[in-house]
Amino acid sequence: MLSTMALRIPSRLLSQLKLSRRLHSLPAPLSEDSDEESLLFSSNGLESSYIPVDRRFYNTLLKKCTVFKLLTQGRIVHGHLIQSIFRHDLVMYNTLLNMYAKCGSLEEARKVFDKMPQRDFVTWTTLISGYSQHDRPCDALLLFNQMLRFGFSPNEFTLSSVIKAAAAERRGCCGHQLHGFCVKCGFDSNVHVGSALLDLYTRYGLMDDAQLVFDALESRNDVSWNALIAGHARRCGTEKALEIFQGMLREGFRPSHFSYASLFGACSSTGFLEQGKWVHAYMIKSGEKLVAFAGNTLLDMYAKSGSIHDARKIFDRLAKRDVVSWNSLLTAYAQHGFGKEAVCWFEEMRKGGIRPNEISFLSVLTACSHSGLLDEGWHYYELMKKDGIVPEAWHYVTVVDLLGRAGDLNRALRFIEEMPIEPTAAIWKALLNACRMHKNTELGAYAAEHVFELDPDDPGPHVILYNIYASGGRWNDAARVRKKMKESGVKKEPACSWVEIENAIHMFVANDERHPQREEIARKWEEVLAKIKELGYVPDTSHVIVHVDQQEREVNLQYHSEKIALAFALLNTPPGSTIHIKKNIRVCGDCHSAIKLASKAVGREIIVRDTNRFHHFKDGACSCKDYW
DNA sequence: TTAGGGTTAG
Repeated sequence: MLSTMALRIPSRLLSQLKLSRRLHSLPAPLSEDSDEESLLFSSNGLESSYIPVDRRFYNTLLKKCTVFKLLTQGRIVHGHLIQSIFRHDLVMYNTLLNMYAKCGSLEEARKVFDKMPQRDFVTWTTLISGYSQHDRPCDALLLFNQMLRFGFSPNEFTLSSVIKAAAAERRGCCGHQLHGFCVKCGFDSNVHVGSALLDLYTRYGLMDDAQLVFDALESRNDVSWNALIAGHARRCGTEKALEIFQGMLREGFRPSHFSYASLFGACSSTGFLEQGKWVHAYMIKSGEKLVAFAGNTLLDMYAKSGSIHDARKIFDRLAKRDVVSWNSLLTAYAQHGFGKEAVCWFEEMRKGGIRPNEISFLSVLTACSHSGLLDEGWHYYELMKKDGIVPEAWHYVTVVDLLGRAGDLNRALRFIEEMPIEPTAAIWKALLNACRMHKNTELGAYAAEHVFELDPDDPGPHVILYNIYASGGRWNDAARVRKKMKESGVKKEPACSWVEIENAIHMFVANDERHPQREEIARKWEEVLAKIKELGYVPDTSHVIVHVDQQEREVNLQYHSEKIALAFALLNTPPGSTIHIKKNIRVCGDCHSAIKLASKAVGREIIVRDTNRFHHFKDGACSCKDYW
């Protein structure tokens, strides 16, 4: 039965519907699985005695169902509609079609579309936009082709939906064709069409074309500005995105959550923390409420920039949280190695009635793995399955990592062999990494063979295998790995580290000799080196992947990019302040030992972010407990 | 009656 609570339909309309049913002997409400024929049959020849109500009545009901996504109630209205005198009304049927399309019931929408005795361009556009908005871009494009073949002319509504579908279907090559088509139809400078078009161009890196479309718009609105900001943000063009943001402000447009979410995301992925903080300050000043979408990205920005405390503050201040907010917090704790906190918050989340999804479980599993919480991790793996979430490859990677960290390499191997999916390269990489940590050469070589087969172009596993052999003194085998790398053309990604000081990013590569402060930096590192040697530092030369003698290996090690970055930061930041260093690849074992002792020697907290996680070095220890 | 832009993992 219809219920005011569930429907959220105005009570006036509801009583009208009830009254009309009573007065005109309409059939009882229809079940969810009734199709059009059975609905018609159930009317039992009553149409003749049926006196129609105002057409605005149906229209308003359908619109309400569309806005509030009330599919069940929409079906009931459909059941009544097909018995009314409006059952051949094209506009009414377009509205009905739109209701199904917007509620995401594309199969029912298609059924209505197929049975419509007549269609106009709005009919076609409605279904195209339904497909486009519900992740069925291919169907949207197919239907658009059919629409043209049937001789219907698209309008600006059709074109913006089709362009969105083309962008999602990764048909970047269609961009210029579609643009040409829009010019031909005269819609290229329409703000909706143009925004979709410039978004499509940015997704394929055609930033100049996107800018041309933007410049040619007959009018601009917040969506067109946001599309351009988001485009540059996605391409790591943080400075450009910020410049456009300032242009948006200059022209008097008010930024929305879309603008902020893009900017925080960009600042986070490119390490522009100071600029991100500036945007955050602007957001606060303009009185914008901190809600989930932009807030989640802001939380992520602080977490990825190394400040777990600020991330937590954002979570606490969120006016409204969704599952992504919780996942972002869990991920932050996981990446920073705060496993117990992640476990606590995961339980809080469940207590609060938020149902964890596959990413929540991935985060808590990662947190357990990074903190060595084997039993807890296994418990959550079992719980995930009990909750009806089918583990995917990335969950298996984390479980292998979890078992590997605990040193149970045979159990990790058994787990891989018994998995219901074909092991991926990432799964074997997790085992390989565990073998490196626990110095299991034979199993490491076995895992590496699988990785080389599945992902031959990744230099990482070659380097790890090299390190496994080198640390065991098996230099001939290590040389064989190096030779294989050379023959297959696999190159170790050049390592670089960077630090952000006073709004500027300073980047360093190994043996950096171009920096204006290079002599000071070298002297500083020598000073630190002497101190950490007193604390017991012994260079671990197995991390040097070149064929040179022991002495030269030791020299090479001292000029790894993270050590140069640390010396630079020590010279250019106030005494006692926390140092943040970022690195494009995994931090090497020797640098890890050196920085650990350096944190004690210089009395600083040093936070290093590598590709895997954060390392919080303090008082001679690291939050990763030497496993990463 | 129909349209365009944003988030968490790897």
